Amino acid sequence: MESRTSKTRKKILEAAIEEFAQKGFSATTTLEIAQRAQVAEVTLFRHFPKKKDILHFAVLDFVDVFTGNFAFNSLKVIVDHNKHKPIKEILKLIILDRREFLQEYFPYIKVIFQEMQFDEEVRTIYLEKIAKQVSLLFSELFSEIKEREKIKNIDSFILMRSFIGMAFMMIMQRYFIPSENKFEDFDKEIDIVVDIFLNGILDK
Amino acid sequence: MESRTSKTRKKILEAAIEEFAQKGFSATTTLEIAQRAQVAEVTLFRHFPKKKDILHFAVLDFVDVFTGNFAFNSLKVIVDHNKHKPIKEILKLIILDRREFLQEYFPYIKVIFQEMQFDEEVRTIYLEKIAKQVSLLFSELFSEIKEREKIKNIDSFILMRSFIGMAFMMIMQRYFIPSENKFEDFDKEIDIVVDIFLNGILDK
Amino acid sequence: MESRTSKTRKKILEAAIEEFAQKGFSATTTLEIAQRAQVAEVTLFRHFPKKKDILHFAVLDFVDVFTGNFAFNSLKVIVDHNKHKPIKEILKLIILDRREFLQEYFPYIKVIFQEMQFDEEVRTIYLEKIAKQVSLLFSELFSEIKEREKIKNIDSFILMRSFIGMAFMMIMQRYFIPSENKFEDFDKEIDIVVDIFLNGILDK
Amino acid sequence: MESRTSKTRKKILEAAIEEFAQKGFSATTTLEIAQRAQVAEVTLFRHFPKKKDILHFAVLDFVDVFTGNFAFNSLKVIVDHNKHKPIKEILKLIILDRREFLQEYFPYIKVIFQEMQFDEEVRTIYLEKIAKQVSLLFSELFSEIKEREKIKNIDSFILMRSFIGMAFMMIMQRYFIPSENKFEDFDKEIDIVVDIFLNGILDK
DNA sequence: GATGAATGAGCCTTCATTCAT
DNA sequence: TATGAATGAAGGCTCATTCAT
Repeated sequence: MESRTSKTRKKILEAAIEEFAQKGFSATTTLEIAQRAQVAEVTLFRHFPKKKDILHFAVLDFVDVFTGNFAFNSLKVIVDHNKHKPIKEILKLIILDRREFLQEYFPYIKVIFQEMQFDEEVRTIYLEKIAKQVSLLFSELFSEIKEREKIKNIDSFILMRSFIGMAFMMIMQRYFIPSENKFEDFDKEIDIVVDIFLNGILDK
Repeated sequence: MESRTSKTRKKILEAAIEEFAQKGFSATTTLEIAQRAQVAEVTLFRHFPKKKDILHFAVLDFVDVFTGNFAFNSLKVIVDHNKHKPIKEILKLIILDRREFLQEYFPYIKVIFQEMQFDEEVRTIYLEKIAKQVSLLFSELFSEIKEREKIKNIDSFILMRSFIGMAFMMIMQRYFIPSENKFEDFDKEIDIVVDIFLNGILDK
Repeated sequence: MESRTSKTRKKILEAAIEEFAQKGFSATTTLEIAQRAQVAEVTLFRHFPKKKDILHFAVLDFVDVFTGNFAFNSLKVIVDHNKHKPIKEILKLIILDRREFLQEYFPYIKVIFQEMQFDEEVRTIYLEKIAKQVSLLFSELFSEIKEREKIKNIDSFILMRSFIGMAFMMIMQRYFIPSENKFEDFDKEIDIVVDIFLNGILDK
Repeated sequence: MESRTSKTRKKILEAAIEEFAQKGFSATTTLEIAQRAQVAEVTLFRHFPKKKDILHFAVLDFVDVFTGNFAFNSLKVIVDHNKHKPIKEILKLIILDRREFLQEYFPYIKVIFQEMQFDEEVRTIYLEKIAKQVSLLFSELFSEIKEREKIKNIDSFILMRSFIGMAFMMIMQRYFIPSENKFEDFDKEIDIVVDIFLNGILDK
């Protein structure tokens, strides 16, 4: 395996992720990856002895990006930089921020969710390097929020899961079934979802 | 293709879904399916000329079950049978009911969500035979609810998506990462989630 | 793996041994074997999942022949059937008999001696199924001889090894370097070799 | 091709012979040779454009050693230096001498016997540079012997072949199947074999 | 002289599928 | 209806070899 900064290596990894996202790991051939990366098929194997290695290293590279991105642009930073704004605004900013990230790294994320179902190593990486970190950041977020607003005494994990559930569903639906979008205005839709999260659907 | 009621056919379909759920469509071999179904490999091809046919007919068979189940035991029925109970209870019943269904047909659902990303036909079946129906039923549900309780004027689709987002995430997490369960009591957890949906997280 | 009597299986095994004898196991491709056997390359793998299996089963099949041949036409039988003849004649008959066998199964023998150097399993088969048996038979042979003629008190193993050494060298040389043959008459050459073995080279 | 005395060249050749002896020419990869020689794989190809060249030059280098060794320490020399000793002793000395040589250059000899079966050039080198010389030397040896002792009028080639047959078998067996050694004392075993060669096995 | 990177050719092997019974 | 046997196409991977430095 060559240095982790090799240009060819990067080309292969990027090509691979595109293909995996499109057809799934198993249905993607090494030839297809090579062709998209514009290298000979063998060259793949110089860099990654096994096809699976390509998947693992792509995921690992994403983890690096993810960690860097989250560290720098973490939820906490968003909260800190917007202390004066109401919670509603902060949650909205978070959704917008994450949605941008999601869009940029969509293929990686798609592949991770796909393949973690079948591949032990991807699953482990996801759980230990991604899920854990997200969980932690959301815990911090809700701690911040609790200091400023009175919120019900609900377990942080459930809070996070519920918020992510709604937000993620919204983003995914916009991505996969754009036809169903009644609101062209994403902004307004976020407002609604955040309001449900904060105040519920009942009209009092 | 043999009659849709053949016993062998059913064995094959069931075996296939198990394998697909475990390893993905592409990574599953016809031999593995045949072995699990305890028939010769060729027999598969008597019933389903192409491997893809197995997937499609399995999904289609599930759609039949799904339609029957939903028709009989639909959200509407739940609502009708529980008119006297508070909304909170009704939503809870829905989650419990759907969770049971999810557990019983988990492999089918997993496979559909997996393969709809890669297979046009599965995607079409999902959107037209499943998503549409679910959407409709939830619309009816929220109409019912609106007649009894005052709820904010939110688009039905967003309501549904938010509810499903939270509920689905809860069920999935319990399924995939049971280790994270702080609440052994699923009942209590549902109560919390339904409360968030109805009243939000803010403590007034 | 199909039944050990399949016709295709036999064709493959025979083709393989020819190729292995000609080029060595490692330098022989499965395609070459398939072509010589006049079957599709994949068919090989239906019968023998791994290329190595072809080698092992070919050797094993030879062992069966060898055992059968030796059991029926054993040295002992030769001795018994020729009790009246002088030892000289008997040893000669043995060489002629073994030479015929060697000629018929030359590719098998060549492959076994070749590959036992690299392959643990071939080596084991050779040592346990062939060498051991040969050793036993020669022991019996020399016991028979000792009953009839006075021979020096030499360890049976050394006797055998020396006899085989001389006889084998003769046969092999005739096979590999026929150009060196000064005696076209194999019969006479055998007489000489047997005489050396019995009486030595010194002229008294 | 670099000079025949280059240090790298020698390292490669020695590594190659070890590998060839262990796994056979065909089953040995250039990478394995390079790794054992502790050079980069490409470096091999600087010195030997084709993999086969490595084999041929290794064999050729051995021929040089062999020629030198035989010229200096030839059978004739042994005979000359031991004129006073009985033939029995001389033959014994020869076996001991050759056995030592065999042990030192075992990998080379193994590879030559292996690959001469498949490779025209190795075969030619063997026949013309080695076998011929051995043949010649043994002719001389038996001429010497004939001058001193009366031996039967047997063709020199057969004499040599029989002697080598017995001696070689003994050495090889000790090498390959040491477990069968009833005599720990190699000296005594040689005595027996030489005696068979000279006087035969019959007890008169 | 030595090497890191890349590759064409081809190998063993797998897989979905067909044929013949 | 079911199956044992055979196969074309292709897949992952290896190997000797070349290119560029």
